[in-house]
Amino acid sequence: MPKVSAEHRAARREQIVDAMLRCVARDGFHKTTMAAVISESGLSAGAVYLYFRSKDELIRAIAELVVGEGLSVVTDSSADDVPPPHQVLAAALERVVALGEERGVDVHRVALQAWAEAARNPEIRAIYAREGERGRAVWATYAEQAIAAGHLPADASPVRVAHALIGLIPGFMVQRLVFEDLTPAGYVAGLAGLMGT
Amino acid sequence: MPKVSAEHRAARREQIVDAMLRCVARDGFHKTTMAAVISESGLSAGAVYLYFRSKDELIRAIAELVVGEGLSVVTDSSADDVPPPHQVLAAALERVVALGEERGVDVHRVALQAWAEAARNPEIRAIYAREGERGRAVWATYAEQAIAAGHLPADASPVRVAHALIGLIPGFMVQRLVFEDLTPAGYVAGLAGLMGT
DNA sequence: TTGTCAAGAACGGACGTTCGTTTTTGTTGT
DNA sequence: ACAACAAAAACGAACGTCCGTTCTTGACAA
Repeated sequence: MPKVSAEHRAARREQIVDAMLRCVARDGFHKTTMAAVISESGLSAGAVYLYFRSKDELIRAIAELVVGEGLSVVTDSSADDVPPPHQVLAAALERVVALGEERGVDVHRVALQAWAEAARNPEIRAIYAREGERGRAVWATYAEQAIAAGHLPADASPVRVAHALIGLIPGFMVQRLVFEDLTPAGYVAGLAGLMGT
Repeated sequence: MPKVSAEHRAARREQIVDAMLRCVARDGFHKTTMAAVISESGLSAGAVYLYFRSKDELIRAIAELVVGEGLSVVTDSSADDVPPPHQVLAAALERVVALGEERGVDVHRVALQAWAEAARNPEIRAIYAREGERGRAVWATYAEQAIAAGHLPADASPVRVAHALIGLIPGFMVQRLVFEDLTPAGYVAGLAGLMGT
C-alpha cells in the first residue's frame, strides 16, 4: 500500500536525475559525489537511496536519458518531406541546444561524459550499441530518401552517408567545448560548403 | 650533477606514461588508480612520484600527449599538393588508427576520456582551446587551398568548412566505440557521397 | 497502531600520497 | 685500479581523507 502517489514518486526520481545531470555537467560521473547529488537534489541520503539503489544505477539512468534524447533529435528530424542533409543536421543540432536550455544544463557536456563512460563500462556501451544501431537505421533511411529526392548522388551508399552525418553531431559537441562561438547554423554552413552549396 | 642520464629519466617517464595510457584506455582517468599505474609500470609508488608530482600531473601529461598527436595527424595531412577533402580526412583517420596500433592502445578511447576531462577541468580545457585554435587554422588553410584547387565551391567559407572537417574526426572516434566494423575508408566514402563523389 | 517515507549520523573500505629505509650509481682520494 | 663515500633513485608499508552505502531514529498518513 503506497503512501505516496505514483506521480510523486516520478517527480522525486526526476528531482534526483536533474540534480545528477547538473553535477555531471559540472564534474563528470566519477568526480560527482553522492553527497553532491544529495545536497543538489535537496533530499537526504536515505531518500535518494530509496529511489536509486546505487550510484551506478544513477549513472545508467543518465546515460539512457542522454541517448534517448539524442535519438529523439534524429527521429523528429526526418519526418515528412525530404530536406537537404545540411538542413536536417541543423534541425538536429538546434534540438540539442534547445534541450539543454530547457533543462538548464549543458547537454553536450553530459553527452561527452556519457561517451567516455561508454568507452570503459560495457553495460553503458551495450546501451549505446543498441541505440546506435537504431540511429544508423534512421539516418540511413533518410539518406535513401535524400538520394531519391536528388539531394545526393544516386550511387552514394545510404549507410555510409548516414555514418558521416551522424559523425558530424558529436563533432559539433566536442568543438562546442572549445569554440564557444560555434553555432549550429555556422557549422552546417561548413557542410553545405563541402557539398557544393 | 645527475646520477642517471637524461635518456634514462626520459625512458622512465615514458614507461609511466605508457602504463597510464593503458590504464586510461581501460578504465578512464578517474577509475584509474595510482596503484594500477604503479603495478602496470613495473615501478614502485615512490618511483612514480619521483617523476610525477601527482595524479593530476599525469592526467595533464596524457591530455597533452593526445592533443599533440591529434594535431600532428592534421599538419602532416595538408602538406604538399592539394588532395580532395575526403582524401585528407582519410589520411588523418588512418594516422589515428596507426598511432594506436604502434603504441598498443586504443587511442580513440583515450581521446574520449581526454575530451570528457576537458569538459570538467578548466586546466585541460585551456590546453585544448589553445591547440584547437591551431588545428582550426591548419584546416582553414587547407580549405582555402582546396577551394583554389577547385575541390570546393569558390564561395565556401574556409573556416566553416574547417569546422565541418574537424568535426568528422571525433565523430569517427565516437562511432568507432559502437560500430566496430567502421573503417576510415568506409567513413570517408560517406563524406564523398555527401560531396557528390 | 502500523507501515511507508525521510533524515543524517556513522561505518567500512578504497585511494592518493608520504616517508623512512634500502639499493644503485657516480665520484673522489689514494 | 680500487675502495670508500655521498647523493640520487627505488621501494613499499603506513597514514589520513574521502566517499558510497547502510542503519537507526523520527515523522506522518491511514
